[in-house]
Amino acid sequence: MRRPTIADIARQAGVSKGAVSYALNGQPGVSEATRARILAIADEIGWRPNIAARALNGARAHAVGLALCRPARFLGVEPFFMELISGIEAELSARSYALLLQVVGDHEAEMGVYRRWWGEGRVDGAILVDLHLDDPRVPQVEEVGMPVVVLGHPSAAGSLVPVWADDRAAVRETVEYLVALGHRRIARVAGLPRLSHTAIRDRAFGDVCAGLGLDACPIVHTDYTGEEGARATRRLLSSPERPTAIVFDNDIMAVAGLSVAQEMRLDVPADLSVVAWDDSPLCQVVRPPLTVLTRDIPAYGAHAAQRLLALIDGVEATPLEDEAPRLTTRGSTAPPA
Amino acid sequence: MRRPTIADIARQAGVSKGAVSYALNGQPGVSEATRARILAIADEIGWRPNIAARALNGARAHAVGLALCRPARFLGVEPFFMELISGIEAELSARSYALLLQVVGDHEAEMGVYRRWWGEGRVDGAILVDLHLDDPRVPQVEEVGMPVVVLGHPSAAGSLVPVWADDRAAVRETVEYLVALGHRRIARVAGLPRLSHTAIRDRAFGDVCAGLGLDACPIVHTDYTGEEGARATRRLLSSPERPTAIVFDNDIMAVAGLSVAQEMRLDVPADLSVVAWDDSPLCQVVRPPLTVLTRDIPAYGAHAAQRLLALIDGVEATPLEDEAPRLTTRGSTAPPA
DNA sequence: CGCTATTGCTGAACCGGATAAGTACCGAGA
DNA sequence: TCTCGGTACTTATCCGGTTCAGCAATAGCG
Repeated sequence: MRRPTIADIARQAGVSKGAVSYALNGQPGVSEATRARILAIADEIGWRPNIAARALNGARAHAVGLALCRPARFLGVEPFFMELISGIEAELSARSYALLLQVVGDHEAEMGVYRRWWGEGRVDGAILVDLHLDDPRVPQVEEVGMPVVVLGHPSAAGSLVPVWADDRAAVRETVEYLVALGHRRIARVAGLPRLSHTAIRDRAFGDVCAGLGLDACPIVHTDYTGEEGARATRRLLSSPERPTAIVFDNDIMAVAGLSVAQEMRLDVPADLSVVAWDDSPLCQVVRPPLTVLTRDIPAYGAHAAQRLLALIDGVEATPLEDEAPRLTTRGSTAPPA
Repeated sequence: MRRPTIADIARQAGVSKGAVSYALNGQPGVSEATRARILAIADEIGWRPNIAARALNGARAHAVGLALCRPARFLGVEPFFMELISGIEAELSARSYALLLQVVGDHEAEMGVYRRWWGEGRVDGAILVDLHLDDPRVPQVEEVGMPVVVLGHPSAAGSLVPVWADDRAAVRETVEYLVALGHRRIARVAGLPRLSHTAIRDRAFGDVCAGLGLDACPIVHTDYTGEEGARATRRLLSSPERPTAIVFDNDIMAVAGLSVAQEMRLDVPADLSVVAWDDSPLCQVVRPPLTVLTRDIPAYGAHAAQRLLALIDGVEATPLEDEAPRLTTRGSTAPPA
């Protein structure tokens, strides 16, 4: 049982292939009566356009690519990517665009995937995530000439269209809130130092702490895993100038940090306040529930997808500054004892 | 700057399109000298085969589809899908297959996506997940005639190729272990009752408990969220015949249950033992770390992808029983006080 | 009534590769 | 010397759509 083609429809309707094509695409050139007849036949025999044939005529591939450059074991750690993907998806599927996904080992492999996808006509564009400092991918995709939206700050996006959130503002809100509660020794357990958003948050953290005249505001870098989050927390809490509040760069490290504090017989929030970057169900089920920096991640993904589709349509896509993360206070923050 | 085609190569090499095609595909019909010259030119101008043109000649689409039918808010909850996808990916990318992903709202939409993908020649096959009892998708994809591998028990897979794990054995191992520790009142906080694997685990749980002559072994169904896990735990722990051990169907509910127990001033594991289905970093960062049923989820996905590729290649793909989940004991299980 | 527009359709070329069929050439064997 | 067989190509066709040029029939208009 071969797939029906427009030739089959043409034969049944007693018209030419051209007429069928016009009818199916809502183009002028056929009478309403003929159009209706053709549509009825197409529907009856279950015709679907063959995208390969369409793509051959220079039409779009109707797919966009996303290559994730993270080891498999880190991918499951944060809900971030699944939420991001579901947001991207929502926007794409509304326009019948598909999402091509590939998990790669390093940036070189990632560029190889983009080049292949683009060269083979598989995708119309791509979304770049996890921007690094001086990211080699930026000039490389610029050279490839593929429409690309970057999730990250404009300063690192080169000529590509950036979609970002004001992490500086979020850091400021958090630190000012903790200071208002009475904290003077605040620490930050950050993610990978080579990621551009880590650098931005680090810098903002230092600036805000200095601006408020705080004493020592240490930053410890990790790989986002619970183990490293726990180790960093243990180190901070063992130091002579023990911080009274710690801001973690993700949820899993915050939970790990919480466990470490409790192990060390420190009460959260009396002895230690804990803030996590990015809310997740996890933050709400632990005791005490965590004060978090909330972002609407699916919306973030949707905005990126929307910008990318505009770019593909040839519309001049403008950079988009998304909403800054908002501080949602729960039981893990309080004035220091 | 147009994408180079074989016509460009032919012109530069001074041969016909046909000769170029033979050379690039390793077919006989060109001299080694000419082949080398053609390959050099192709490489130099950065030629890539246009998949659309290839697909038009009846070749494969070199992509497989995965439609996830879960609300966006549940997708991020469990690391399961990201791990599964990375496993599928590993197998696919080794064969240069792409993964088409779409998040859908319900089974009807999911079938629509499969029909469209298949009808448009976008994919060569698909993987079906989250099998329901009497799943309507099974007969429907059978009718579509697309190669499909099902992640789930053969009893629910119809004529489709199943890849599954022996959940019954895992349930038995868990319950027998808890009984060996001295537990007599064991409860199960299960997931969605309409999922086929939930039914299988429920049944196994009931059978094993009955076989060991245990008293009351209640099962509470939830939607996998932390909130419902917490509520279920609260209900179980408030009952007169309070269980001394609870087996949760995922990690987030187990953590929520742990918090509830601690809120109710019950010591884990002295007053309550907790077991989670599926390990994740989360299970290791909470205090006490959770005893879990571990599966190699990436491997599970890889096996499914491998079976699907075989099916696409026209090889008779056989059902695959993957390794049963193994019990990994940590601090959350102990003899009842 | 004759002229031009418009409508509604046909036929053919085209996109970029794969491939079957055809051809020119060369060397070997009868 | 003629034929046979293989090599190394070329030419033409096909896949399933889109699109353009062309054409007949009809409508509009002075």
